[in-house]
Amino acid sequence: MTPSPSDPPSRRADTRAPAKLQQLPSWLLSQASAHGTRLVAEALATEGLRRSHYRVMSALEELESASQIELGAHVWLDRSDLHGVVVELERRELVVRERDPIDRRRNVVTLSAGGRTTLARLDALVATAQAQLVEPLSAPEREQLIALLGKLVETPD
Amino acid sequence: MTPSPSDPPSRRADTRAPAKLQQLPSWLLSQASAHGTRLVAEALATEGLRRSHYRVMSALEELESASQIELGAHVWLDRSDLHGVVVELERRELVVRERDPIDRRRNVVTLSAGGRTTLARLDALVATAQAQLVEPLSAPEREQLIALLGKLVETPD
DNA sequence: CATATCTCAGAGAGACTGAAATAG
DNA sequence: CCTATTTCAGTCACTCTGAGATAT
Repeated sequence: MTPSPSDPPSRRADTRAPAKLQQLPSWLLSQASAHGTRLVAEALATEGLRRSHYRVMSALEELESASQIELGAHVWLDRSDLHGVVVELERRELVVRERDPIDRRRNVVTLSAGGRTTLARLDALVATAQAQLVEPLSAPEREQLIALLGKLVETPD
Repeated sequence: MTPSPSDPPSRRADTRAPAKLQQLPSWLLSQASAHGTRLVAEALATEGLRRSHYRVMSALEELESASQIELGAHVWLDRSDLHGVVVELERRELVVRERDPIDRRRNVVTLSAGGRTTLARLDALVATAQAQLVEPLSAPEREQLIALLGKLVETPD
């Protein structure tokens, strides 16, 4: 009756969730998303970073450089939270932040050399987490899932 | 360049997320889950309740009655958070909470009559939110998605 | 004495808001 | 004067931990 004390933190209950909930897309998405979030967070924690750090660094890899507002739009981070993330990344010297000489309201953020090599390690960690996440699915099922989720998330306009 | 001020809170950025992230199951799940969570939360807010209230009431509908620990296991809520939820539901007279006469450590929680009628309204609200969520998918795609997510979430043992 | 259930206080990440400071 | 960007302070829902109180 009692959850064994050796269970990994939280995940999984002994008892089945209400049948009604088990059929709700929103409930299933929450469960699956929470699982994925946990796997990725644990993987990134081995480098002492969080998911928002990875998101921002990935965006910078693609954009070369960007203002904080642009970054926030790319990775769906609030301006306020993005500020904290960028400050932390700067403190670890993973990114460089400078005033834009043309428009001095903006901070131009760029990956540092160390940031690039760190990002490569993070990519590997995240890839492993993804593999664990989709492990119960066959290869074609994985593609199906990605396609279906893509449709759900697509900007409708 | 600026998100129009009439946008619904948060959702949706002007710019495309990094291509790398767009292919990650964990990222897609997070986005889709956040969307679903928002839709359901907004729906339930019209009754002044949150998702955890709905989860617990749904579990009680299926279980008839349960101790708080049993409830927590069913809906994956921490003992501590479940406590708060049950206290709030009791305050609104949606559930009844009594000491178990057989084992007086336990609180036996039961849906009240008012709780049942409220739950019926919540079910309708949640169903509408689900419909909005999966609206971009065809009927067979919706079933596929539910099946795939079910596999991902299944207890592996 | 040991264990189970509930309760309480609080930490930590994530999402969000409002307002000030600075620059265009 | 009005707007854009960054920064700061703080709220809120959610997840989780540790410790105490009460009952078995």
